[in-house]
Amino acid sequence: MKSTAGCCTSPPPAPGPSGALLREVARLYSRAQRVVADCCRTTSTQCHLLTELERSGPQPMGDLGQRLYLEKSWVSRAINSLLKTGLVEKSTNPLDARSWIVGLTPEGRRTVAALNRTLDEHAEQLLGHLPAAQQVLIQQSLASLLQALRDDTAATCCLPVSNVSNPKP
Amino acid sequence: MKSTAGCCTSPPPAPGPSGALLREVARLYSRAQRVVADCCRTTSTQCHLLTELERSGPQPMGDLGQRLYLEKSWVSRAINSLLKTGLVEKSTNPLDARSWIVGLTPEGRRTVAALNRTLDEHAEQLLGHLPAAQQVLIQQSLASLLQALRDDTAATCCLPVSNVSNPKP
DNA sequence: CGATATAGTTGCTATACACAACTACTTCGA
DNA sequence: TCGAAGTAGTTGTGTATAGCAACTATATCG
Repeated sequence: MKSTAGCCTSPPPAPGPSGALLREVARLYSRAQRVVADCCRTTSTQCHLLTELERSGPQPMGDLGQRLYLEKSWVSRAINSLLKTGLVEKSTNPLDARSWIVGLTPEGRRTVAALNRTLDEHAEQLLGHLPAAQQVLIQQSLASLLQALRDDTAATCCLPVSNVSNPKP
Repeated sequence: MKSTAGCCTSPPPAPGPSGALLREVARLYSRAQRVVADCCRTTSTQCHLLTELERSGPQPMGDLGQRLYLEKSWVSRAINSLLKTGLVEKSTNPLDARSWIVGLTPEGRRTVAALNRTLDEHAEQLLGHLPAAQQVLIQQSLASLLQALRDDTAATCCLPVSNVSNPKP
């Protein structure tokens, strides 16, 4: 009954079916991610927004939300806080006065670069000690998982209502 | 510039290095999980607590926190809300009057069973259409990832302070 | 021109955590 | 055995992550 040395609690035996497995991986990684993002002075959603901006360039906020499956209000707020820290900038959209075009500032680009480095270092630290072959397998598995999740997200209506595309009849 | 049909935004090209990949997988899966847990009337942390309780049996709250790498205050609150919904019960610990032993109620056990079913169904839906061989690979990859994450969590001090074991000098 | 759709903002709500301070026990050492 | 120090859980507070609803201002369509 001694929990003193923090060890009475060996982690639970690895969960069985993929459902539980995936869940645990996602939870632990999300936590780790917070720490990683932290050292670049951002939070993890901000980090997503930034990397997405770098990947697909300046764009209206709505597009950003759709790409990341985030609700517009959340995007609006998150972008505003990035604005305050000077990592992104809003410019008016000449094609639509209602919308903003959001883009990275130079500072933002530097941050993304640092972020990517940190992220990859972390992945390296996480997986580096595994045999290379296994790393490749993991990478491939993650890629197909990601694809599956995107399809699923699109299909299973677990996205914010405002992101659901209204197929024109 | 038409975002009308919700499709101007094809998802971004799959991210490159594992860092970004993992991040995206974790994010999307966490979201999906909320929806899944939702249909069993629990939230996803509650769901973790419940399944952990089933896996390792009745135990003091502190142990639970250590197994799941959660801070005690959060465990306390989460358990209390499960208490209110009648899925767990607290009994006094005869060995230590300060602590509670938390265990599942019969209702709780039923819920865990339903939860596991739902979770596995979701995994099935997510991955079912992939070739069996690939599913096995994914499962294996996730398992080693999980192991790596646990080691990392333990090593990199990204756990709540109260969970850090104090090695006796 | 007016009805309706859309982009973004703001307000509210809930979850998921963490840390700090506090209470009530436990344990350990003089 | 008494007091100091440690520990389990609780409560208070704060932050990030999100979603929905309602609102504003513009856009578009008939």
